[in-house]
Amino acid sequence: MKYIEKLRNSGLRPTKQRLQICEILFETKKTFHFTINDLAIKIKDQTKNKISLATIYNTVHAFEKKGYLKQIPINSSQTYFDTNTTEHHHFYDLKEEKLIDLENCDVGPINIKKKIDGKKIKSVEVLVKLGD
Amino acid sequence: MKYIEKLRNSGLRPTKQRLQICEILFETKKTFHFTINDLAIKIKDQTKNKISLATIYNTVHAFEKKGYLKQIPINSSQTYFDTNTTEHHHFYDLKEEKLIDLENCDVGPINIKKKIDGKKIKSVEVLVKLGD
DNA sequence: GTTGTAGTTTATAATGATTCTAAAAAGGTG
DNA sequence: CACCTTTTTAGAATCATTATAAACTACAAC
Repeated sequence: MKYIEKLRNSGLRPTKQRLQICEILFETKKTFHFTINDLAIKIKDQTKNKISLATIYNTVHAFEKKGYLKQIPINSSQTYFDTNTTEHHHFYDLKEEKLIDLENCDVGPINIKKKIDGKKIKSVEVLVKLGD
Repeated sequence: MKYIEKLRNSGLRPTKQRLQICEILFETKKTFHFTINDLAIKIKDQTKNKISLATIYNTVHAFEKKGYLKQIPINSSQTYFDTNTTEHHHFYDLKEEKLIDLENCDVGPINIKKKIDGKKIKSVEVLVKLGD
């Protein structure tokens, strides 16, 4: 199974629970945004198998560390993750508290002119807040 | 005092505690980043007067709502605020967990091509993560 | 100034996301 | 199968933030 490789790459053994998490995260080509709580609910609904929060946190964080998931920088009480790990940006609808993808072509190229000695740019993320 | 106006504009009566908070936040032209906890410590050190956390949270949030402070979108357990409310962007040093200002001229103009019906862009914020 | 009331401050409790823990369960190797 | 390590899990612990309710204060009306 294709998920086993992802898990091993992330330093995780392929267990039943982790494979179920993979199925929800990576089954579809369509990427999406989620919080740990969203994911826990989805798992409970789709698999009838409750997976404990600790396991979900562990697995998601391992994927994030390996680059299979990305955190979305946003001020919210919960952490948002994105299954789309390509460089892209987001609208955040302040009223509905919803994230919307901005494809890379929706934003002109971003040119960071300042450099910090000894440091490399690891990511450039744009958050566009929307009001009415 | 110049702070009284800021407080009244934010819908707050000028009290001793709030004026002390203003003095720390707005005394200097040099802007800075802080968390609520940073601010609480600064207050205790500089004024010898402990102000309760609830008051600090209330005051900071009122200023943020009015636009005298800005939240910095970043994934961290604490919320970061900025006394620089002009449109500008940030480096975030992942190892040292420190924010560094990027002046507007350090980043080329950002052109958001996508539009969402009925929504207005309220802010555009860029976070550049730095690693070694 | 005194008084009244609505707004404030405060310590403390409550909340909620996340992390930790330790015991039970499962993976993987010989 | 037997062993040892990793994993899962429920529940406890942590920590930032928010709510509460009682004591206090600003300030307007008198």
